[in-house]
Amino acid sequence: MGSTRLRYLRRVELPLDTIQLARYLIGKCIVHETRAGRLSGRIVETEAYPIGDPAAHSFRGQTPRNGSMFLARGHAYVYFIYGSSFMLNVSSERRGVGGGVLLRAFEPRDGIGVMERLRGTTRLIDLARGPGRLAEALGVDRELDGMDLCSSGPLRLARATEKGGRIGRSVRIGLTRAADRVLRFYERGSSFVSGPKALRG
DNA sequence: TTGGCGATTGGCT
DNA sequence: GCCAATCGCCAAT
Repeated sequence: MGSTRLRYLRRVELPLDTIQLARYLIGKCIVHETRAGRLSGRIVETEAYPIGDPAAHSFRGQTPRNGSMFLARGHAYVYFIYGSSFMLNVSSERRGVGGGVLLRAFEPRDGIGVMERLRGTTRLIDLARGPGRLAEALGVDRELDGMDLCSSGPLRLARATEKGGRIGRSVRIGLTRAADRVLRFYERGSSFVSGPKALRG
């Protein structure tokens, strides 16, 4: 479990395109090495916020908040929203260009006991089903904003050991702008995916 | 300096 | 399924 040797993803392995990266990350693992041990999960749902997308925080240019979206692909962009939740994204373009992939749900792997404590529930299905829950279960907050996920830091991306299921595609969840764009990816049939039933099959 | 609003969640009906 | 809570950001004042 927590001692498993992981095959971390290198930056050159990440597709240099937001939408391709969003699809590529389905079935990969996100790993956080914490003082309490290794927390990890297999990503089953993502959303792309590509170049020129009016719904992307990077759309109106770089600001103090969204600076991490302009780092080379494979860096963490963490922000706080609705006064309650942190969101974990992976920057997705070349340095100086804004883009990101929101991690919306994962299937818990390592450190489930710690995740249960961080989330305040023992319901496995609810540990990381939804972007705010995912960040909370992983112990991710603003301190990790800007971290390189492709270097020897505490937060990394890794290859999963088993083969994933088929990948579905849908509109993104919770948006008002560009709400018709089909930029959400998920593992079909997974009960760890968030959103209404119609967007999980 | 201010106010409208958001890539959500949890609790209640 | 619906809705309030909550607060940082930023465009406009």
